[in-house]
Amino acid sequence: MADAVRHRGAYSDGVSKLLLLDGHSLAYRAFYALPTDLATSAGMVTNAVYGFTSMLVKVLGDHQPDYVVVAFDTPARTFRNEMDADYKANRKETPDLFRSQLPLIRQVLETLQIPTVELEGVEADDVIGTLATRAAAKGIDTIVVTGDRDSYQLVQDPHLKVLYNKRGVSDYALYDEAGIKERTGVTPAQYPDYAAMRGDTSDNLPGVPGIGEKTAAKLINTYGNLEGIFEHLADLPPKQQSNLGEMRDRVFKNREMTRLRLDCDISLDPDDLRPTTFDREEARVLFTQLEFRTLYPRLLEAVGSSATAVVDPGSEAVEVDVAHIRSAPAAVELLDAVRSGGGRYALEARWAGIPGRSEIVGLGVAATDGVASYVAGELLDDETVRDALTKLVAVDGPPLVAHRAKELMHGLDPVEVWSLDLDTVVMAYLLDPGEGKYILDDLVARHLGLDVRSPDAEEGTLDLDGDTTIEETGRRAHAVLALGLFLEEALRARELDALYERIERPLVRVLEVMESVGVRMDREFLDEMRQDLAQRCELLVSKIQTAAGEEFNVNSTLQVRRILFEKLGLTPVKRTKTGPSTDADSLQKLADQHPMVADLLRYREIEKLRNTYADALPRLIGPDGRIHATLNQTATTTGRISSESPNLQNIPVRTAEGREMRRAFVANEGCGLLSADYSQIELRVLAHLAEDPGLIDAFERGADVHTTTAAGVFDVDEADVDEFQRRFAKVVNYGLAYGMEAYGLGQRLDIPTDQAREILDSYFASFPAVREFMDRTVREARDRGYTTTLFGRRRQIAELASDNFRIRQMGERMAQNAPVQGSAADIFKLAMIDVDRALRERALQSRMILTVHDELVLEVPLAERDEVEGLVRDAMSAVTELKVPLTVDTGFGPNWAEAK
DNA sequence: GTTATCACG
DNA sequence: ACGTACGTGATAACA
Repeated sequence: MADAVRHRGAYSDGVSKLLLLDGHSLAYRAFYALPTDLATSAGMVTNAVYGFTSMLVKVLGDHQPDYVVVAFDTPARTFRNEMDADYKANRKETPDLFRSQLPLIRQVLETLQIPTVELEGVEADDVIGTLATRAAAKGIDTIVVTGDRDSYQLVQDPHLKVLYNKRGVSDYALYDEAGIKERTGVTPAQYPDYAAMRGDTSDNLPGVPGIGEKTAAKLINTYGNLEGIFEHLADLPPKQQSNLGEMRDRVFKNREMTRLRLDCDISLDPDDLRPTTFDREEARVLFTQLEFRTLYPRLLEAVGSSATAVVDPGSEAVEVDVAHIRSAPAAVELLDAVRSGGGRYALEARWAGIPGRSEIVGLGVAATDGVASYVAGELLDDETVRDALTKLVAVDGPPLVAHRAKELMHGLDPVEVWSLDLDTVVMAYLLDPGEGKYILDDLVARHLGLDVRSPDAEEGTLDLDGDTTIEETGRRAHAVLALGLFLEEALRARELDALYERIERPLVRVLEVMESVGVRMDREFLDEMRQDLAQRCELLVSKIQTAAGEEFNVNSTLQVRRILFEKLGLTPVKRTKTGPSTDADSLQKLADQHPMVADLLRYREIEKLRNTYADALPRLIGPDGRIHATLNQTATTTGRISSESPNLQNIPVRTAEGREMRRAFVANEGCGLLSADYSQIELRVLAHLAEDPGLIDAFERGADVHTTTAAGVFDVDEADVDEFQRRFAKVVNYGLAYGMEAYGLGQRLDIPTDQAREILDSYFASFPAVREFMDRTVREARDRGYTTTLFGRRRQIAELASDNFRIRQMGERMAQNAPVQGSAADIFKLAMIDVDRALRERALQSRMILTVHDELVLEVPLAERDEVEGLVRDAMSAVTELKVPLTVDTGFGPNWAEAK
């Protein structure tokens, strides 16, 4: 048999330290010590993972080992199971909730680059016993970390200790030989004999009645071992005599089961046990997904995070002297110096004013040489300073680093920023689009271990002109620069750098311009509409209340529920968590039970139009008569852009009545609105990704894809597809990219689930590559933890590891949807960039003003109409080469309603 | 702050 | 037995 650990230099000096963890037993301890309501917000129970990881971090920090290994049991029947049929029978079934957490524990270890070991048919404690004994014999300081008392017997070498984890993380004891003796009253070598009598409830080993820890220890100490005790059975009190006599076989069997095998056939190269450096960002993402908020900083601390090194190796770069620049000449000097320096620099603005209309009151400037300065905001109005700034951020200026560059660009307006290199908020988004918030302070603390806040600056009590905030802004600029460099590396490591450089970075400027251009609104039209809607609402409310026989708040689902289901006695069709549902879908089905329901539906529709659009939009019109929505580049998990204040991506269009709202979105005098949208882009992306010959052929032929699908599904010629079949196929086509199931399809088509299932089966039989693609996508997402798009955009999906069937299924649907929706978003963003470039190159006046996922709206001077229409069409369809053509539909009109 | 609803792709 | 199509943002009600 090979040596457990081959002799290496590092081992011979006797100061090396090895940690051996029993993964299964520690996790098991944690599982029972911590409440199972320790779970992610998605409901994934993580108590064992948390307890284990927490313990791991603690021992890593406390003992700073040179080598670490975590041993696991194999799922197969083990030595002891076979020895004792009762063992298995008596043992409580391992709870699902526990078992489901084991893969997550392995994921944690994999991410932290901590080696694991398992041996087919051998229990983890035997593997650990073997490795520990051999390592200690070579003079390596070895600590066995476990929740299994059987390991006490191992402590027979001065180099070997056991860290026994009793319950929670903090409740543990480190035992050497003397410690074991003190704790149990017997030596480690005697432990199996002692435990055989005492029994072990956690291992389901029955002890001898009437013999507990104290008596067992006394007997062992008197007679040395089990054999000695049974030889002198006659000397014992009658009760013990009879009990021991009856249990004799059991006791010896117990001892065999407690004894650890120290001769496992295992060979490890110590170099493989050396913890290698792990990817901080990957660890951070994992810990975030598991929602281990406090654990990540503790991990960094435990492994000795050298955060300052990123800022400026070898110096205490966190402490930045911030020069406060108050004069124009000094500001010009600074800006010119940064420009001629040519290296990367960061700008971080300090803002003041009401949200949405805030202005830059100061600018932190940090360069790679470790200098940070603060330029007082009023200097930015000085012509010489503005000129210097303009030159600094010009196309040929040095690379700019900023956090939330789009906002900075707005703040610096009319100075045009053309030299954006790194926008840390966008970079952080690409690393983990599911995170949602990308606050500078958090990112810097997490990645660099720095605190950018002033120690004495309490929230809300900021002294706006005081030295602390000035210093803080300088420090923040410095942190942004360091963060940019860090994230650049992180993006590269995940092959997200091309996506960033080709798509997301250029998009920042494009979106910024779109926001400031805005959309012109027809205020009078909106006003008329508002009055009309208000009147109709009022009418409907009184009609509904009359029918109900009482006055109630029609907007309250609670009250509507009471009226409908209690007072009028309608039968609920669907329910929410809190009671019967009153959503439009349910109301539709209730309509024939009472005439009032139709009015309620009608009211809901009108009321929605009124308060979400007609009432809200006028308030957002600026002094320039235009609405300037915020286009958020970091809001969605799939890569789409979102729009807020207002959301211009959900302006009604599906009903004739709602569509009227779009007449309020108008073009400037002498202009029209050009709308260009990708035809069925997601379906085309799906055809491309799945490489389905049938779908690809349909798109290449320019066939109606829904008709083709219907022909496949219903096994008829395309020419014979009827209206219904086409409609069904269309619903299937759209549902596909969402991972729709038979039930959902049935609901939407209002047909029985069985029939819907037949349609789906038939679909997948006709387009088998689609099913294969979906399966492959889910599989890959499960293996890797994330999905990818055509351009490498990632989306982490933690739900796939959930033990909750429902959540896991949701994860699967997300995994199926993300590459499709995300790739379409990639393509669309690229199109925006190309359209923007083409407009600039030809010095056209036309401007993009809206983006609605697959539709682009431009405000176009009438004289440019033909040129721009062609240009947009070409740019959009030529943006990338897929296995199917990208088709673009365009329309032109005086307002959005007529441009479609 | 959360829930239900509903507008869009 | 349970839930059932992805991704957004805005609103009103309710806690």
